Amino acid sequence: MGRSPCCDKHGFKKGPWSPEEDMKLTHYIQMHGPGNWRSLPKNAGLERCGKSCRLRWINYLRPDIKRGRFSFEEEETIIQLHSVLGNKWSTIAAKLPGRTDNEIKNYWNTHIRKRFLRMRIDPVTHAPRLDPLDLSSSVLNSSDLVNLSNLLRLQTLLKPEALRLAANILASNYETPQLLLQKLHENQLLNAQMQNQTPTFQSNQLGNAFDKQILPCNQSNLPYSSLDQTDLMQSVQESFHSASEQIGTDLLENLSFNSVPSTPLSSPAPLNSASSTYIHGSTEDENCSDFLKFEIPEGLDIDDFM
DNA sequence: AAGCTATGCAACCGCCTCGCG
DNA sequence: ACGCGAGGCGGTTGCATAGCT
Repeated sequence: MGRSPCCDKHGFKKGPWSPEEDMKLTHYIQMHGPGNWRSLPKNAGLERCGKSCRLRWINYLRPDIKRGRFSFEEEETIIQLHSVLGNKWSTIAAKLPGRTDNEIKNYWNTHIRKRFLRMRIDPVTHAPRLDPLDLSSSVLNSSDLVNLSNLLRLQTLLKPEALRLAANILASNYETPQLLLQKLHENQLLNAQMQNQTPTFQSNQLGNAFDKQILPCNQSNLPYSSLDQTDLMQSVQESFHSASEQIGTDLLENLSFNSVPSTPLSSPAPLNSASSTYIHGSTEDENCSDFLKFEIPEGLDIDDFM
């Protein structure tokens, strides 16, 4: 830190600008130009800090400001530039005459970003977002829907790298559990190599648990609705407990469960009146905002899984 | 009509960069 | 090379308003 704010906060007015203040600032800049922002407020007779004046001028009072809704073309430009530049709002604004970085940033956050999320597009990478355990996701086929316990097993590996791996696996449409398992193990070996550690699982260990709990479900090939929900939920709980033992409770302790409003399913709902629940892996990696989602059948509570 | 919630956006905050002495 | 200050940037906050119950 060390630096004090550019303006001594004491004595400066804050909050919305009044029409009188706008007039003073506009008049002064029209007469003298912006010049030194720090000395400007004093010269213009304003009780504002220089930064505040600068922002007000640049974002609102400048004569070449274009106001009103963004056109389709402008929006396209923002999206394209953002895919290349990221959150470089000022650079993006430079390509859109009359628009300010603040305005573009606000428009992005309140409109485009939300739309992207609705469309399951990652607003950071602009790539289709894969929620690995989202049962309504189009990457999951009907047999995946049957394999809730399979999916929940992956869910128990809620390390950031596991989340990414799960997304990758589903994205690559691995057809068999064996391949999926192999990929998991490969990833473990890779991570272990990188961290100079032994892998957490031996592939046969994981395989045994996998075979026991998942394959019977795979092989059943029954439509989900015909499965006994109680048995299924028991299997889910077993998955959690089994993974807890193998991974260590510290991992699971890092998880938090947050209920969110249910969203319409794009494919036929596998469960009756399900409510969506996101599971967040609590991590220090700020870039890892991965989340997983699965459906809790009516009559069951998320606490049943804790 | 009142209260609550969601949304949009102006404005602020803190940090970074750059230029100057 | 270093320190300082102004300008600039991106993230966040908070208020006004709209919409809903």
